[in-house]
Amino acid sequence: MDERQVLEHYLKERGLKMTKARLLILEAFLGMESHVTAERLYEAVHKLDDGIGQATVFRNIRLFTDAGLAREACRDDGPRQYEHAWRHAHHDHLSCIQCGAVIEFVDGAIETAQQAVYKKYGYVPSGHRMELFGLCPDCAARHNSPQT
Amino acid sequence: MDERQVLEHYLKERGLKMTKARLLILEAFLGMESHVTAERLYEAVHKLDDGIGQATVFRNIRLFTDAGLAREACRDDGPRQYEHAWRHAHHDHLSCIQCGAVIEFVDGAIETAQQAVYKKYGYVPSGHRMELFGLCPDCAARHNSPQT
DNA sequence: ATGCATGCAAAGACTTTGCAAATTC
DNA sequence: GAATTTGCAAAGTCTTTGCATGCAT
Repeated sequence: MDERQVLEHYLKERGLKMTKARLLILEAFLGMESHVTAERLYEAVHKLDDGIGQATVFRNIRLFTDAGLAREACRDDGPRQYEHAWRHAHHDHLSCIQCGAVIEFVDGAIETAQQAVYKKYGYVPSGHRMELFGLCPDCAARHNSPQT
Repeated sequence: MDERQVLEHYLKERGLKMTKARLLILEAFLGMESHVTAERLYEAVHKLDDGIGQATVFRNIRLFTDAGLAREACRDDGPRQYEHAWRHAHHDHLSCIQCGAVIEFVDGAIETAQQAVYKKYGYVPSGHRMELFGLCPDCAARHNSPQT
């Protein structure tokens, strides 16, 4: 089941309709990397069809979220960011605070330790989010020998 | 060194001034729990001195962040949230998705595993953020036997 | 045909900024 | 006294909403 089918199924289930705009926004979204803002998605969609308005993009990225195709990424600041959620296994992020590079990873030891925390407090797990910050190798090197 | 001294030191260091408003906002902030929004802080400060404006609260909570007294909490939505950062060891969050209860914890195994991830990708660590979601014991119980 | 979806623009939520007056050092 | 802060209100960002029209079923 690919993303388009997921969306169609979701729509049919609740009497909603598939439209040209929806399909274009989905395509644009799928073609972009994770951490997409509504603004950037709007720009991308606008190139495919300049008749699509911002509000439609906002409305649909939210719809995709409800349909399980997108997920909001945690943010400190600035506009809301979305990432792909379908056939994208759960993962955590390792971000460079200098250049912004993002590595997505999954670490068994961390997942295991998290389960232990849930058990310790008697919570029933339903998901988590983790982001590690640091300097990527390139930036760390540049940092040590500025402009040699 | 308590919070007030930290602030005074920070201010002196850069030729800034300690004002009544600053002090009141700091007091209000210290008296509140973590995950304080500017709005709620404003309300609290307003009770102490109704001559203090919103802008001043916004300006100062940001100042506190720069001074290391506060830290922005990760959010999906809604207004920005701040938590205490001084003499509050790093910790992670375990939140109940039903009632919103938040447990702050530190887990050695997780911290160790994170270091391993940094090493694996060659990143220089600078911090991280993690939030686990689930149902707290109370909500889980209520969930299994709704209104018995 | 019957609604849902869209585009536009206006409104809303949250935050920042410009400026004259007040305050701190 | 010189310079930072403040309160107010206006402006800015980002997002949502109201409404008439356009479309999908």
